Amino acid sequence: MSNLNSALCIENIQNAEVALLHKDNLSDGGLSQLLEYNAEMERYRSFANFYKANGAFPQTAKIARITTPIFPSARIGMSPWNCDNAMLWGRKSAAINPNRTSMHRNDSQRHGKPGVLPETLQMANNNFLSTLSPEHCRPLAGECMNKLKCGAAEAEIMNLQERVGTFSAIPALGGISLPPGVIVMTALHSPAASAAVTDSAFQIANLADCPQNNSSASSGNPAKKKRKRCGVCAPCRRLINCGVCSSCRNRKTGHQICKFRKCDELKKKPGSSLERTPVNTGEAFRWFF
DNA sequence: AGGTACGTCTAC
DNA sequence: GTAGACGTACCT
Repeated sequence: MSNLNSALCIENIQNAEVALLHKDNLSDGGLSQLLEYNAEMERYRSFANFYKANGAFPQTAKIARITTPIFPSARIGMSPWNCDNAMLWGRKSAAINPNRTSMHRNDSQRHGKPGVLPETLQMANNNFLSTLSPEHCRPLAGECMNKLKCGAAEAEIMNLQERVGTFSAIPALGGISLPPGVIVMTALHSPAASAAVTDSAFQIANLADCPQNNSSASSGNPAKKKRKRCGVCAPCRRLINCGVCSSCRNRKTGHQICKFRKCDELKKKPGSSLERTPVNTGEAFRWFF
């Protein structure tokens, strides 16, 4: 991977193809992939140059320019992955930036991070691909399985309005000819979605093995297990109690979460759907196929 | 131990 | 059907 990274760090190299061709340890397949990648990079570099040459380059413009032609449903300033494309433009992912990995239970328990500088634009210095290997994606996905609330928090912080699909079940990114950083960012930068889809994926895989799912069927003593919020529905993404609903007002006696934060999945009767399968994976992968 | 919140029961 | 109260699982 280090060889690959060094080969791909070509931001300031005028003749990248020449640089790549001098990598004598590349197989034919790898070389062609790199050349394809380089062509892609040239395309996106041309976007950058266009905006650079035409003055200001607002963040929304960057996002719209990159996402809209690829995904028609993308809104201005909002990628279809609910990704702000910050990775593409330099923000480090949670996997890279440990300051973004802490679990937030709710607002009152979420503390600020003094001394943490705001993310800066640094694409010109750091090739974003160097941080986006599957080796990075997988541990993060696993980690986020246990961090739905963190994901919800981050989703709200980023003003995410829709759940997104991720690709964590896709073993490799090489087959996707979109800007790799954009797609990878979806998973890396939307822990809620990562948690949702990876969780769902693992859940489907583990359904037969999960004692919780078998408890009622296999034993005569069905231990009542509380369901957990999905973490991705609109109420779950909401972080702040309204303070005025009956649940908020009767916090002490009601023992209920704010009505506006009550998970949509939990409102349904248990068993009415596959529990804790918040994201339709078909919908998720429709972005890619 | 204490807080949060899901599940259930009951009253309306 | 809805709202409130309560038991208690789950988490820190």
